[in-house]
Amino acid sequence: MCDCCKGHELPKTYDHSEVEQKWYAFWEEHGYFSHKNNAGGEPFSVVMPPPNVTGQLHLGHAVDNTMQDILTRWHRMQGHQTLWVPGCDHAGIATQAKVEEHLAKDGVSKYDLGREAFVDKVWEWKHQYHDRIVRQLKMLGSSCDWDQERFTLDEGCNDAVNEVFVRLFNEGLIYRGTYIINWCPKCQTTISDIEVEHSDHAGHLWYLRYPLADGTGYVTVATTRPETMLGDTAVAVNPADERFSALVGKKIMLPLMNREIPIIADDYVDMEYGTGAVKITPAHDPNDFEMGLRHNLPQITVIGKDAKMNENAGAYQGMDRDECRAAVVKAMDELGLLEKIEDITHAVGECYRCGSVIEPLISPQWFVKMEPLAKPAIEAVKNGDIRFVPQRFEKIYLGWLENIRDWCISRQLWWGHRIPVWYCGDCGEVICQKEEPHTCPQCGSAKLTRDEDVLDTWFSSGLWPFETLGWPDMEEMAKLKKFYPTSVLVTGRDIIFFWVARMIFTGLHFMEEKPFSDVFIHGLVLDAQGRKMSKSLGNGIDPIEIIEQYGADPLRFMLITGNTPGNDFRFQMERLEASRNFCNKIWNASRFVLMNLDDYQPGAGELKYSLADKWILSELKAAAASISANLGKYELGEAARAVYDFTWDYFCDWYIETAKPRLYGEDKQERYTAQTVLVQVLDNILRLLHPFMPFITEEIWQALPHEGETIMLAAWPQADAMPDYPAEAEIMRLNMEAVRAIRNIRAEMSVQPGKKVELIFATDTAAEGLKQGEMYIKALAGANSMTILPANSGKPEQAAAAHIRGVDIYLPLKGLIDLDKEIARLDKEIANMDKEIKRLEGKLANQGFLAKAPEAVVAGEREKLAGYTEKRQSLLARVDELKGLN
RNA sequence: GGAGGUAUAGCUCAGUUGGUUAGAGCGCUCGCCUCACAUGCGAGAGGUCACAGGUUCGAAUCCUGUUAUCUCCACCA
Repeated sequence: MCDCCKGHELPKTYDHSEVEQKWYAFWEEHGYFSHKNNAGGEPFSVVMPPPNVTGQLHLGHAVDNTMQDILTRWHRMQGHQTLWVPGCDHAGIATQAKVEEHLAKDGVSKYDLGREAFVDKVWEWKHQYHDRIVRQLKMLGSSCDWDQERFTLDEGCNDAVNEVFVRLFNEGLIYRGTYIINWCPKCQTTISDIEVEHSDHAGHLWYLRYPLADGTGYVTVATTRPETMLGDTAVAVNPADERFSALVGKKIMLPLMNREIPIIADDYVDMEYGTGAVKITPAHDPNDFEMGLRHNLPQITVIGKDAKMNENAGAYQGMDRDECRAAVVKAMDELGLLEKIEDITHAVGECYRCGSVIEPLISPQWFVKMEPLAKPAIEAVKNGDIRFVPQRFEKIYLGWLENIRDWCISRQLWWGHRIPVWYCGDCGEVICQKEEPHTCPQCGSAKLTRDEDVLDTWFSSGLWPFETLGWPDMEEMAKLKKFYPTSVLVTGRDIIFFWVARMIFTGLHFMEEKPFSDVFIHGLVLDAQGRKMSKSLGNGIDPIEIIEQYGADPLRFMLITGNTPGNDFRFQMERLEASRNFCNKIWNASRFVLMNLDDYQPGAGELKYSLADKWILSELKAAAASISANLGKYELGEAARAVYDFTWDYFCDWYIETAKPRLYGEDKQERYTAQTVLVQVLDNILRLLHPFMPFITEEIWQALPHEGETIMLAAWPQADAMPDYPAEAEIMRLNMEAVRAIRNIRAEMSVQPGKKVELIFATDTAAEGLKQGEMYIKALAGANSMTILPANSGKPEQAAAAHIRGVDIYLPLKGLIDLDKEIARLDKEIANMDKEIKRLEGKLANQGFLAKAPEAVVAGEREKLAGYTEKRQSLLARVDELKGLN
């Protein structure tokens, strides 16, 4: 090999850890990840779903980032100007909770530190975890543009958040109001509706008797939360319910509290459920809250933010809500007002973070008015401007947005974007602006205090596609213009509501343009038993350990094969091993190629393509076309499988074997041609595989003779530009069939693997083709001679037979043939043919089929029938001959 | 209470607009350390495509229902 080619022999074993580190560093040093490469190319941009900065990468991230990396690398190789923006999310509640937990170990609370010092602590924490996440992303091979890395709480994002908040405020789309919200007593903050998780719990339905104030009887109400009766301000019945029609308008004397409350009528009440009469607690139930507004009922808060009964709870003040429940039931029972207790299961709302039971509370909070924002977000998906892959997720998305309620965005936390609102201590003016005001614009007072709350984390991550591209900084407009809207968003289906929907409506509102064209949704990674991976089950798998043991390439390959977009899939070590074995296969095939290039000089000779060359080049073209087409459809698994099959089955199992006799033969031109095709096909395999397995492909590619610094920027194989030779490929396939048939006979007749045999073919139609393939048939089927006779002329006696398209194959086995065994073998094959022939004859006798099926299909079936019939006759004739000998 | 996913070989899963003798990996059987690879090579066995109807010349594929299983959504106290 010439000096210009850096070719060298590869070590016997592939050391992934050394190779991976080496090439990642190489790529980074040379700036290959930068969006400045391929300048002028069609833009392709992706923003990384920012991992929570307090966490570490789990397999979900690994899938997500592998998919993004595959798409990014694929586009980069196509000459597109790619930008993949990495970043982390500050993850308000999660991070704050972690740091609080950490501090608690030393007996320190956030209040001991104070807001500023506490936030400093969280930043320290953030840096530590951030570095770990970046390291993990790099280990995975992520080719993101690290110079563009962002953090949802960095200055730029803060600027974007303030800009958005102020604009929405001025547009009347953000408002502050006192409504019933979801309160987490443990996290001590509000959470939004989607952060409440509902799960079924065994509970009770208590039937409580509420005496009428006039002493004429009582109304029985059923409740799952007796403790809230202390805050009841009405009993409601359905207006159509005749059982209660006489009672509407009367008063109840609320037991334990001795307050009079009205009996009201409201359509909301379900006559079928419970007793048909419902106690109404506007301050502690969202439905009751609504009803309270409709009927002007007082709101009596009896449970505080600590989930304990407050001063309005009378004798129960200070009790925990559960404790109070027991006490109330007991007291009612003692008063003879407990009618019965029913066991039920019902959904209980819990905090997604800590699992505490959510307490609905009335509290002043900030909200985003959703209806005007949701409308265009719905429209953009309905009209196909934004496309979900797989499409079924569109329904989920639309269903949510169509029933959306206003979004509570204020959080009683310290870690996050502080709400840009100040209150005037003198005149009460509410000042919302990006810069801190010094005096009240209304009264000039300097007594201004800033709102204590921070924003929901998703408020900032919802701006991710444009804030990371520089918005609203005017100096970044060129980049924004080039890469917005981004090309595709890759994410798990679990955050369609939390994140995807919000990016869409903020993008449409502020950029007046969708944030991305495609939303590529993937499923969850489950454990080998099909369970969700979770901390509590302890069944989580650390991708880093996998990478250390097997390498990033096998992990990546395993994560995207063997499943369909959007479906969950199981993590199985067997599949990981299969991927690892594939790496090994490529490694060794490459070693084989390289160790046969000692005298090879690219372009230095005349090519003389043989059958096998033309066949593999034709198959390469087909594989390249299939891989590109599948990548274009986000069928990553199918694309990867196509590379795998082509590489293993066609290239390794067949082509390399056909190359051997030519590499080791006398003919210099044949050797040179085989070398050229081996190198060429391997080079294409590496490029086709590179998006999936970036490391091993770079390692091998660097050892091959070619131009270019890195496979990352090598041209993606374009099927359109590749040659194919359908006729020769077909002849090669016939030869391959012959080889398989002979190998089958050898195995079934227990011919020693090393033993060379003589072959006799009888054919009129395929003689030329077999002659062309003689070298391969001999080498691959273990033959030392091949005789081609006219059809029906052979009939050697001591021989095993087979038949393939127009060819009788005989394998003379003097003394080795057990006639009965051979007849039985042939009979089995004949029976097989009989079955198929019968099926096809039936089909072709069907007038409907002949009349309505496309001609090509009918012709195809006829051809098949002819083939089977011919084979059957040939084998039958052979059986007759053998029987005659018997 | 709604909505959706899944059901194909012993296991885990592919099968892209209806037409292939229904495929892969692992496992299993038989034979091989054949000078790239035993993380391998060659040859096999193994499936009434959950069940019942329907549409069609033709269904694993489309429609309806049933069953099983997973998931999401939901203000029935």
